Amino acid sequence: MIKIQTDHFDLDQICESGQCFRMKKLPEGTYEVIARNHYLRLWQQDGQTYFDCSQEEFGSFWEAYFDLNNDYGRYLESINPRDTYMLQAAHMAEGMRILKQDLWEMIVTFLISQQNNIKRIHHCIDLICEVYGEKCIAADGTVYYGFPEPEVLAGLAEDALMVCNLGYRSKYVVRTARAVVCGEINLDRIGTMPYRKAREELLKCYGVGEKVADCICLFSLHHLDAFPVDTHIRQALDAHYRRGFPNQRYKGFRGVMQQYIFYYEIHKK
DNA sequence: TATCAGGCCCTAG
DNA sequence: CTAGGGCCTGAT
Repeated sequence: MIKIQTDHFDLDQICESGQCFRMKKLPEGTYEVIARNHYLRLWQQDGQTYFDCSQEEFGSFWEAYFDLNNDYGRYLESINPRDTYMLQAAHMAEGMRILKQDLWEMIVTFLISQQNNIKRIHHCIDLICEVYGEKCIAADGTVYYGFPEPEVLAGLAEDALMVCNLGYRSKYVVRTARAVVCGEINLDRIGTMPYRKAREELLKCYGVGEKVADCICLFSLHHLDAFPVDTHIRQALDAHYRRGFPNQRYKGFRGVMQQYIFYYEIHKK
């Protein structure tokens, strides 16, 4: 068991940010996260975060996954004091972090996310893992399912994933899986590319457009300057940044600001 | 019943 | 290159 104290780290906000669909809040108030072949339970109490794993597991995986060595205070402090909208958004989402998730998982996840709602995306991911992922058992006995490998999905018929409720996105996932398996798309190489180059490469995948490519860059490759523009962000930009978003001020971490705005837009009342 | 949800593809002009 | 129709499915 690991216990740490970190500023700007709120599990509930991260869980509800829509960047990760394999993190769930359990009835007891603890959180469950599945990433690659790792399973974790964690919770927060009195400003402390408790990770139910070894020091080795924490240091070699989860610390980086949650971006815990990054200081998010500097992002919050960079906000223009006169930008009341951003201040308000960041205030509501001040515990946000940009996770470092698996590239393949993010490609599939955000292919599924298009023209879709969060609840259904969760359901789709659950189904695709249960049907095509590897069944695993955590140290505490919990049964969970890994994320299906490209090889598995590449062998399916293009419409096979419609049974997992993907709808017309089924063929996007299957064709992209095939492109990965045959080497047309090289995930390892994309992982070494700078933002612009990686984005360009991801756009070659059938079903990946600019918004989806930016989500993949931000949530798996940790290119913090990626700035996915979806309908919510579009509306916020139209309403509050008619003269243009201050790209220069937030250069290098525009994606963090995007997450503050997005979280605020879907949670404000 | 129509519209829309964290878009993208494809075809016309 | 820009505009617009079509697309699975469930919620409102």
